[in-house]
Amino acid sequence: MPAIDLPEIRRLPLFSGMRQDTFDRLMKASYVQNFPEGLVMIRQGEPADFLHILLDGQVELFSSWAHRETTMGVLRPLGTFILAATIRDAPYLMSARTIERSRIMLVPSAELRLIFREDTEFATAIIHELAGCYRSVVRHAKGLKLRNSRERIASYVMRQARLAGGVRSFALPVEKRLLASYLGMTAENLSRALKGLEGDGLKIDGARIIITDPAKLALVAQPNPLIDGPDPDGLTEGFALPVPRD
Amino acid sequence: MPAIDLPEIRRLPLFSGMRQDTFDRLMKASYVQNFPEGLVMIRQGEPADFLHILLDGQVELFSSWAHRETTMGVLRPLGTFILAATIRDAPYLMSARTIERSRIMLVPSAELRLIFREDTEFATAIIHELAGCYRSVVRHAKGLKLRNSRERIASYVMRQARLAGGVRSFALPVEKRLLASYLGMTAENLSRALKGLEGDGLKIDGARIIITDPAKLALVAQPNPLIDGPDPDGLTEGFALPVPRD
DNA sequence: CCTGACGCTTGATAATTGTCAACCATCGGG
DNA sequence: CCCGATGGTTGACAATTATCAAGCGTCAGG
Repeated sequence: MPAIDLPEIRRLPLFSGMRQDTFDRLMKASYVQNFPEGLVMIRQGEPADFLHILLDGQVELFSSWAHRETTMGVLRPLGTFILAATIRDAPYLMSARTIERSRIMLVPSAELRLIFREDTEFATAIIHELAGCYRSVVRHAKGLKLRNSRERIASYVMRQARLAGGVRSFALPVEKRLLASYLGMTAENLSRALKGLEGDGLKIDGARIIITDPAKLALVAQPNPLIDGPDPDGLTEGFALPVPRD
Repeated sequence: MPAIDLPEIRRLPLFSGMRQDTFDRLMKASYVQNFPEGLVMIRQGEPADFLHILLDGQVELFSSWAHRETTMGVLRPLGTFILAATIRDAPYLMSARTIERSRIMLVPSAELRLIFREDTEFATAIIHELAGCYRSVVRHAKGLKLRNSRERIASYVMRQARLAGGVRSFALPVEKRLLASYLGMTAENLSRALKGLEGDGLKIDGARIIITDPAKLALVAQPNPLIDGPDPDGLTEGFALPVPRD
């Protein structure tokens, strides 16, 4: 464990409350690895030997079946992933690949499960984090089942604008093809639907989204905190897509 | 708390490991309520004051948005629900209604969070249960995004046949309209698609499903443990649809 | 500067899925 | 027994979404 990262990791909601001795023990058992861009570092179905914490870079979580593939989410630092599989000592349900060069901390599952039983604060933090992940997947499923693609796009745009600080314009934080996959549609469909939303308060300029008429867009999106978040406590969103800059 | 239920509750994975004194305290703070059929007992968006444990009956979890509604799962005894909201002290993301007359135990969230910090075994059980719920929703989302309706139906049938003990025929445990909603399609679509699966190893006789040719059906369903389960430990499936009898 | 790769868009078309209305079967209550 | 309610099915049709192929723009490497 490079000592340089320790203070930052210590500040993570997951670790901030835990005892110093257990934190030290956990860190001593962990290590950091670098991954080049585009590397599949976790394959669904493999045993979950480590909890992963993304220190630098960007990681996509995806799933595949019958030669199809879908994006389940994208992580930015300092996101954790594969928490549930780690806890249950069960195989990963999702694969993970780096979208860019990434630095990732690996915490041994066995050690984590041990310390979990010793440090109540840590246990509380873990369960809180996991409950957040759970809620974020429920939201994802709700969006898929209750909204059509047009509505999913519109509400995605409004959500991102809110997360970026209530801005009227932002750059898409991921490639459009990836966004399409996350939203459960083809890239072609996304492209057309985005254009179709001009006239509903949206303007597209390459990767830049401009909300020209929030009220009009809201008529399509019908944003709802029980799907789009946030939770009242405003804490971890689990994994969705990264927050855009500007 | 009717003493009659205590032994059964005590045997639930969630409670079986916990200390006797904390168990007693938790039970003393809890109580049991009866609900008639068709009653919406939890509305999405409301604060989560109680963890619910279904003792008798059948409960549907559903979500709504913009006058649409979708079934997220169905619980049978002794299922627990609304665990994540309870833990985070956040609003319910799903609503719940009784499908039949039900008896439900209500455990105060505040008490639960307190005891959670005192009893490590209980904390471990809670997080294990929650991780199971998480994985079941991830599976649900994967099915929705990776499979079309025909494939979802076929794999649902194969999964149910497995859960019922590897049978070749079973009765649908819920109404078809509810099944359709759970699978993310209309009742009409389900009806037609089911008929369309005759010729792929399936036969329908009212609510009875007969698998005439498992191999042929498997070609459509392409069942996969990372979507259809089970987890290797074979433990709680979170909430999906109930297991059929026979 | 050219070139190929890549992401995105567009058009044409097909497949999938939903909507609306009608109809059928079943079942419990008057 | 009839009746109305309910869940399921069917048909006709429309909307949504995917597929396939082609083209465009950008950008890094030769």
